[in-house]
Amino acid sequence: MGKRITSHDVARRAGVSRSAVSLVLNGRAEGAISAQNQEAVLRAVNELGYRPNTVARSLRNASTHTIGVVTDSILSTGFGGDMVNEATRAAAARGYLLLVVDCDRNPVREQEAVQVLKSRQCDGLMLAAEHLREWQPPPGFADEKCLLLDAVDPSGQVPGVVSDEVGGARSATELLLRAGHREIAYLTGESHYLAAGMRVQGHTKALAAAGLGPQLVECGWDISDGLRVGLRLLDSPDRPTAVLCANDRVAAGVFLAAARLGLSIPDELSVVGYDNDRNVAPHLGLTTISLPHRAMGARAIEVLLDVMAGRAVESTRLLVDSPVVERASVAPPSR
Amino acid sequence: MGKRITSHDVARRAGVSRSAVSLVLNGRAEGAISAQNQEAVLRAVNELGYRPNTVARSLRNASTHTIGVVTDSILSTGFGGDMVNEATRAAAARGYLLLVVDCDRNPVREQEAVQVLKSRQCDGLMLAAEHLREWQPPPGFADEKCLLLDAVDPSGQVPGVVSDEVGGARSATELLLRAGHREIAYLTGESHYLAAGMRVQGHTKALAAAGLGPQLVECGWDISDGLRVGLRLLDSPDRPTAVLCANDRVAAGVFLAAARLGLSIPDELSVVGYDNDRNVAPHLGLTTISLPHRAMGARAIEVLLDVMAGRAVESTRLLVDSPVVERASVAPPSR
DNA sequence: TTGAAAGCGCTAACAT
DNA sequence: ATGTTAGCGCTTTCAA
Repeated sequence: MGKRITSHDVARRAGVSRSAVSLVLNGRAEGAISAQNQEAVLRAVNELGYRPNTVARSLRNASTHTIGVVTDSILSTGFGGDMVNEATRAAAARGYLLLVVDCDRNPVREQEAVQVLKSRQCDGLMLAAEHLREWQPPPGFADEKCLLLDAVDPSGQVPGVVSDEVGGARSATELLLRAGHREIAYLTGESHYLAAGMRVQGHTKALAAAGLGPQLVECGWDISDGLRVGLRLLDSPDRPTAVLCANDRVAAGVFLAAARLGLSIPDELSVVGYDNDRNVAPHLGLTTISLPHRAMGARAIEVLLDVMAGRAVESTRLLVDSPVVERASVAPPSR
Repeated sequence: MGKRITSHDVARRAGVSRSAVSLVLNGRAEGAISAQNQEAVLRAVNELGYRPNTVARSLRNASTHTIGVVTDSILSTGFGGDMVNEATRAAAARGYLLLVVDCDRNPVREQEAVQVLKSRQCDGLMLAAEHLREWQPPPGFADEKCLLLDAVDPSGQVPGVVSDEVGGARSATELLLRAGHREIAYLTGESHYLAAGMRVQGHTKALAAAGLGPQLVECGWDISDGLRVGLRLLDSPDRPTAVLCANDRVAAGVFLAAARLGLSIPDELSVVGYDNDRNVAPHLGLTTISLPHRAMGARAIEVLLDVMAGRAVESTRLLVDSPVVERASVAPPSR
């Protein structure tokens, strides 16, 4: 631990008491400390480079102004980092610091992390998932002021901030329908993923509204999956005119498949991704559905601070919109 | 802050004094507390679910067992997450918690973050970069026990743990030479990136040892760059037989270009990437140079704890090896 | 072998 | 309007 400048030093230098220093620094000085002394305190603070010892303040106030965040694999995969990042900002803007512990999907480490964060006296606790999933909170978690982020509690006890997957897939589909497409294939992620199922729902619903049925192809989540399935699906004269992809990486695979088959995008094939993956979508000119990670992170802090303040949450699933990001991979069908 | 079980509660329940509880819990009981009472304390701890209040302990011990980590954009880009993740583990194994603040490359936020972490009384401070760069530590940083991770201090004051970029590019080149290639193009990242320059060095050195000169093409770091440059470079009969890429995303772009041009990899073209990007390399069967993020993270904690213990660091640049990861994108040249 | 007491740096109730 | 004091929960002398 660094320096040794305490409020006592400041008080001495300013010629006032330690309580005076405390009052000034906590904005409770008005009507209690003379303007002259306030001035003196502030000057001493600057001259000495004094910063209050947060640890002592935490002990005294029974509040650390920290929020403990346990993540499953956000750090290791890099997916969802924006969410945590924006949460960090939103928290900082309110004087809170996030204590983030990534547990790499290891339940034992998750349990330990919750214990560690509790013993560090976090004012609130959060479980943040890389992508939408069910997440049974570890023991002791639900005893605290807490919230899930991009996850739902199967027991319904802890509320969660989640993205609107159904709505996102619906928007994507409507976009293709508006462009004139009638033969749309959907390369879905594995069906045991929560998000995959919800997206299929939204997709199917939008098609039904246009009097169409879905063409679903279970695929996967990676470039290689998009390539493999794309090659099979597109190498035929009655291929679909548009493909909706499980995510942007799959879309990249479809781009690769189209290149091999000599199909040009978007003239002969429209492609829509999902996630708005910064490493993929902009570089491919890919139209995609944005996962609203930043908004979710900000929302989560807002809600959790409400919970910490004792206010009730209106619902157990707090939906955040997933807007379409239009780029150049969609055009009217050529036939 | 949660429940209110203190060491006092434990002491009462065990029928001993608070100091006895402290001694037992800190392993200093032997020869001081009777076996019977130790037993009683442990039992009471379990029954009550007591966990020591870390804040109080920190205040008393003048040590928080935390390490403050300021990152430039690891969280937002997801690149280098493994580094932080492994650092978290290594720290946890020694009873330390990482306080990670991502500042999104914003210098003002970086300054603030350092101040916040200092006032939180972190025992050590770290600056961790998304990828190798020069990083002038913010004011106040170098006053603490500190270290850079994947970054170098231009003033040479603060030591840094960095990957061996020169060695990595040399290994990659040697691999292609061993496979029989003589016409190797290197799609470099922008030259103002520190890593790009060092990789060119390693590449050139390895070629020189084989009596060859480099074919350097300044390119960029993204899929679109690889595609663009790849189309130009490979659409000619005297194209290179092998391409070494600035990173794996560029390599993905080259794959795309090769697909368009009808070139099969690795039969007609060998490709080597850099980074071992988990979202790209394995799915493309791409041979690549691994950025040793995990090893770097672990090493950083090790070194920083040494610094915190007052031990001197042997060098200002602590190199970590960058090993080759062989997959299926390299074969002997076809001509 | 154990308990009483001081004190880490801060804030807030209470005197002055 | 300002200073004194108690105490947050813990560890660590120091007496008993």
